[in-house]
Amino acid sequence: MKDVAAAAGVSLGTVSNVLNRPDRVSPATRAKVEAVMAELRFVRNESARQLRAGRSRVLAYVMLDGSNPFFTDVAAGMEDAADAGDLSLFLCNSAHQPSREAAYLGRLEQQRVQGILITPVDPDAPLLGEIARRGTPVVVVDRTPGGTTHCSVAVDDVYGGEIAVRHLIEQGHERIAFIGNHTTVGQVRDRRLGALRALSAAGLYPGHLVDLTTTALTVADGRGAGERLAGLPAAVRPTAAFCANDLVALGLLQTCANLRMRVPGDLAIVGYDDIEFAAAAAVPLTSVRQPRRRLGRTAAELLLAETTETGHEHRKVVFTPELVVRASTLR
Amino acid sequence: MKDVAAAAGVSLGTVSNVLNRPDRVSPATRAKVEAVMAELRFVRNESARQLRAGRSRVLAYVMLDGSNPFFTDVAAGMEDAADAGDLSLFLCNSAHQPSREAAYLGRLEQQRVQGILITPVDPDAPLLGEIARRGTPVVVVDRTPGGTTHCSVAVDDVYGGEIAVRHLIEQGHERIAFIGNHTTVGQVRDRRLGALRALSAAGLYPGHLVDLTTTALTVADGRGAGERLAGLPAAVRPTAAFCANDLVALGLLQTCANLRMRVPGDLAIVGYDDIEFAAAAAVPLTSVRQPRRRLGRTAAELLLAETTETGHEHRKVVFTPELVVRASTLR
DNA sequence: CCTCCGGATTGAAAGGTTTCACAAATCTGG
DNA sequence: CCAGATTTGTGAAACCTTTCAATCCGGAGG
Repeated sequence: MKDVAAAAGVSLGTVSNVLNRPDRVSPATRAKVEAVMAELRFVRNESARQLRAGRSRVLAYVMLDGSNPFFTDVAAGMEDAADAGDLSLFLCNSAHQPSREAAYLGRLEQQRVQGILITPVDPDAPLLGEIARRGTPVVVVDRTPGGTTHCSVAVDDVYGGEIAVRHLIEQGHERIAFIGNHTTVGQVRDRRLGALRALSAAGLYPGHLVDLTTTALTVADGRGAGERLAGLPAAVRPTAAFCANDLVALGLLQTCANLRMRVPGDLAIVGYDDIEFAAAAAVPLTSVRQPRRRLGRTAAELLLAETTETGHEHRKVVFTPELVVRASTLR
Repeated sequence: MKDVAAAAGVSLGTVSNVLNRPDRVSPATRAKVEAVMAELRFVRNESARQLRAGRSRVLAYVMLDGSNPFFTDVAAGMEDAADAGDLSLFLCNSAHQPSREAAYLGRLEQQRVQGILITPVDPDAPLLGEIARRGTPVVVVDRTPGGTTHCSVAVDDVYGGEIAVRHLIEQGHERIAFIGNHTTVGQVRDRRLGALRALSAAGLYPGHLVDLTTTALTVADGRGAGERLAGLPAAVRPTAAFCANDLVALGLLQTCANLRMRVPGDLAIVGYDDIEFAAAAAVPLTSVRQPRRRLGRTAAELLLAETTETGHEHRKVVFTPELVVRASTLR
């Protein structure tokens, strides 16, 4: 900027004004300064700007699993909102690792980003509250934390589980497999809870839900669960499966194809998330659709609101999922 | 830092030393300073650090399509390398939009990131060269640009196309559809080139390659192409299809299922990328596998080399893809 | 012709860190 | 016990902006 000022024959302050409040500088000098900036290939130093101004023009989303299309769709929604507010969105992938998540959070806090969006490994980890308390706004996405130090946006997983299993019951199924890692992941626990609720509403015992627990929610996990399911004696083998996400459902579907089990004839399948591949599967998959893009957009908007509003009150937004019925459950 | 120094009864310089060269300060004072930092919840200001130090500890990858698993896998490889070098990787999604790409590049340059990894919309856009010339190292990923202002890492797309189609020819096919947007995307153009080369090597005319041009490379595009293909008169309808990526292949597969075309009986299908879903498809997909993770890791390593090496020479690394044969082409 | 006004421009301080030459303290060996 | 070497610690400059009170200037109003 000093060089630009010298070359344009104006003061440093004027160059800054051209950059930040172009209306406060006469058209003639502004043109002159802009010409010099172009000629000198001036690139503003964001660190210095930020140091002085105190805040940055960057939002960040720390996502749980960059290879899951669900999260990239959520991120796309955030980008919509960030674009509208002249901000950049940086994506970080914690890949389910608390250490990576913590490292990213540290970096982001040091960078003094305008705000952090995160789908955390553990929504009640104290670190999130500490960061919020120290002044970097935090919005939790796709989980509802207990505390009140930040906003959150989520989808009602209990309800999602409920409509999925209610649908299976309506299709005449009574013995239903639940495939997922409900002991480790909060969302999955909730979806299973909804499943149990649907059973009980239909007058069925909890024992009608057969747990096939997986370590994660990948296609490979689904394949493995399928093999275990096929190995069950016919008398106790479920006639339907509710999978904690679509990746698992796709894996399950693949095993069914290999083992010549017909879907939905021998096994009806419901997935979760309704990712693009769900409709494109061998047997199009019935799935619980979450408003992914909307989820992301709302989260980013909440974050922006927190930085602009005075007297901001933390809100917990919960969206309602919907069931998309396709061939995998229609007999 | 000033507060920490005061509370610990040392000078500012000492606090800085604790942070940056802990070995230059005695264990006793170091412990004291660290205790005070913890107590005061000191968070280092990265802007100030960067302003003074001149460089940041951040790499960025501007990816072409965040919702394509291929790119998230590439990003995972970069993360491996970044982790090893105590750097953070920020992901930016240009979503094929040149304006978004340019906006991100501008932001990143202003942030003085340590380096930029990018799969550009146009690998020969002058902007990339300008950025590199101004001092921010740039590595082009999955494309090979013409200029010599930066390194690049890519996979031999011509060869990939060649082995795909050679395989189809070996399976007895002579009339082969090529599905993709080869007029707009460089990689796709190369894959098609390889396809033509394989035909010619087998003594077949270029006319044996039937172009079904799409606007992008999504599942929906694949579905559309499938309908067009099915609509062709039997006399000219290809017996095999080479799809420019797996998403397209999955869409095509779905249309085949809907229209009761058997795969590979009525139509053999080869995809490209070998994403996880390829093996999990209704009919497991033959696909050309690219070393995605390796691609990303190598790109990041090249970038780090550029920032550390003296007298760095720009390199163009090209990996060789391999064909993974599955049911979709085996009769 | 003077005063006052408003818009345009200026100059200097401030923001939080790193770096480096230098001072102080401690140790080593004779 | 001393010179010299080594280990620790210090202080101020520098990094590049933004901000804001102060100054400048031309013109309107009296």
